Amino acid sequence: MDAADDGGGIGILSPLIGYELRRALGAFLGDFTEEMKGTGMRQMLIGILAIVASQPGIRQGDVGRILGVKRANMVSLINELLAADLLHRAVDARDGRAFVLNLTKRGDAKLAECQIRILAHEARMLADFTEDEVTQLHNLLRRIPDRRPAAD
Amino acid sequence: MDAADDGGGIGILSPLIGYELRRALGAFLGDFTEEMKGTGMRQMLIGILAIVASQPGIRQGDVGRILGVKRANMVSLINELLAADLLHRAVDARDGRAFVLNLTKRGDAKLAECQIRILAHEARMLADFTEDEVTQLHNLLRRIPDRRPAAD
DNA sequence: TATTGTTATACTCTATAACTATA
DNA sequence: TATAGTTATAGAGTATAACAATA
Repeated sequence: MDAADDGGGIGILSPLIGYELRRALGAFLGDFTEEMKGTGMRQMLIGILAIVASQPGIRQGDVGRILGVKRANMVSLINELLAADLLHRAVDARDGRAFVLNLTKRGDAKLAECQIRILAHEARMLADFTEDEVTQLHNLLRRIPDRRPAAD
Repeated sequence: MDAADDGGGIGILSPLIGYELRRALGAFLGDFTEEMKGTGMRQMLIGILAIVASQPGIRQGDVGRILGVKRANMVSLINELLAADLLHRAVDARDGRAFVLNLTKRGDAKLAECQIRILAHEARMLADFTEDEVTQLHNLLRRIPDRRPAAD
């Protein structure tokens, strides 16, 4: 069955990459949420921790820019992570307006725990894919350009 | 650059299909929303129209099942489309509990108008892809299983 | 002036529970 | 009792505008 077929009675949606993206992300997100139960974490919070872990001392606004989250919406997310003692925040020594972020010990441990679960989740979702196919999918998705107005 | 590299300083997110799906859908959705300005339509409403067009007389609950929208959340969406005179609703002759849906003339025209815009949007997002690559991506995405609990 | 973070607010999508009417 | 649609409500993501502090 090729892309032009309508196996599920979805009409003009059938050939659309945008439709399949939405469906696939819905499927991923459902399984992801299930896997994360009990950790108190969700996709966005883990995303922030992962980026701070990869770039210690990164500024709050830059994290938002990478994730496509607007400044205004970063505030409560960061506050959540601070309240849970997963993140540490300090005024940037070179710019009194900005905050620099680092993981706490608990943040580091939490991220490690989440990573294990996420890998199990991804393996489950992609169980029917060969290693090559996963790489192919990853490389194709990466080439989709982000033409959003800089998220702010 | 292969899937294990971290070109953007995103750490453990780098190899994750789930992360790339989220990013790609965000990019698609931003461009889609821009393209649809002035039509008064959004992704979910168009999805409903497309399915009803493909399966005239389909029941409201079945549309929700296909799109992964819960019964409770279908109500206001259907009401919006009824109020805009894009959809027609009638009690199922064979089951007094259910509603069967059909497009109105205006709904048919609106869907056609949206389809033209959507195709322009998809072409723009996938401008750097060959035809084969688009088909590849589509087929890979289709194989991602939906393990959500039936959306209801 | 421009930028960083903040507050306030609103819209959309998603989720659950309880209700009704039909089957 | 089971199902279709509804109502009410809440959580999460996303969007804009206006503000204070700093550059």
